[in-house]
Amino acid sequence: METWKRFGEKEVSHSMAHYLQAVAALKDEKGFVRVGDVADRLGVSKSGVTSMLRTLHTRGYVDHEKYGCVELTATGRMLAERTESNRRVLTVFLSDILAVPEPVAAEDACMIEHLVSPPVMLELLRLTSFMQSPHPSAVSFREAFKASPGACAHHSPGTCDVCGPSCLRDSLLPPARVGGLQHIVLDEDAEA
Amino acid sequence: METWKRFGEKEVSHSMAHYLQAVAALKDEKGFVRVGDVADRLGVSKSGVTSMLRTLHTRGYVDHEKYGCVELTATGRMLAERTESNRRVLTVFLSDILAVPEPVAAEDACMIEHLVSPPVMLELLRLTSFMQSPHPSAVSFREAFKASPGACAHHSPGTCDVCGPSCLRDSLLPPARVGGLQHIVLDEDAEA
DNA sequence: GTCACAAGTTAAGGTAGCTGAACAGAGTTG
DNA sequence: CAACTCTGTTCAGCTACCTTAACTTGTGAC
Repeated sequence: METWKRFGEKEVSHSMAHYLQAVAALKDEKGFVRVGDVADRLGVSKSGVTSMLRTLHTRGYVDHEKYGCVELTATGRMLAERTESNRRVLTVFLSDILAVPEPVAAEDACMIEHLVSPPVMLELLRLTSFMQSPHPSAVSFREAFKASPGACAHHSPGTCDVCGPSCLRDSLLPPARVGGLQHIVLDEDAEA
Repeated sequence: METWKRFGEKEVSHSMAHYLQAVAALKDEKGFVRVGDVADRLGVSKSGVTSMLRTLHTRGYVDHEKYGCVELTATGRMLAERTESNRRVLTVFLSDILAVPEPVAAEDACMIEHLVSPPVMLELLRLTSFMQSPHPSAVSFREAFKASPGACAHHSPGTCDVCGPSCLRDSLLPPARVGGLQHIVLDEDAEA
């Protein structure tokens, strides 16, 4: 099957991941979890929670007896912890390494936390952790990177190993800013 | 509204992003785009394509006259290009910087390409590009990072700036390997 | 021209995830 | 124990995206 179609077949969907995280957090905070707590925390209706808990129970991620409290199974807890760890690593990477504003980092981390695979997260943690370490190479890299205007700021073919012939930077920018960067399309090989 | 709920309100959904990319690629490859081409490329039914094209037309991303060819609007083309650039940057970062196996890099890039915001992508490109550059700091960082066992390999509190008191590494590992790391759950406060 | 077939569309139906309205269990109060 | 209130469940209905089946359109052979 095509890769893109496996999106819908992830172990947990975006919604599921957040329900599991909410249950785990509420359990930590107050020792027990009611349907209404989850509904309040996630900003959804109680009926939605009941329905999602049925789904999560079917998958073996939660236990929930009628009118009673909600418990995570071992699998559910593991998934909640993994998602939470992913979110933390991603947020630190985005804020501290890429230095994007915190709200953007938080938002992006929330969007992709459940979609990034364990090997990638592990290496991302390793990179983040090493880049923040006092190792001399890390220290001088941080400074040099901070000062760098970006290796692909010049838009001349071959300047940047990542972009190749056409600079990727152009199409990464949001629509509103494209107008402000027209110097890039003034190259000889620009179409039209 | 809670951040996690905005997942469903992204400018383009995962499906839409891939339809737009397919149309753009087919247009490049053969000059015109038929419903059946898109269906074949994405591995969905032609009726599914017709239906999605209606949605995309409503949003102003494609033009499509009945029984005719499909064209991207300027907005649609911009979105397709942006998604494609995101995918390329992510793939390079994951394969070349994090050095995860190519299939994993491709899969993860496909999952998140449409979810990462422009400022993050721009900085990720800058980082990737700089890390691959011949700048002395980049060269020595690459070597040191490659040799590094990972700053959080030791699990002692305070060793790693990213993890804090409890090492994130444990919960990042896939379930199958959790059994091999039971030292973490053998603490006094482990329940049951 | 008409026949046949490929290509595309419509229609009906399924799953996921949400909502609000109505109903049901459980606990408190008198 | 009856009534009132909370809390939670069920139900009907919504959108998004997909499917298959059946119908429609356009096109080339003869």
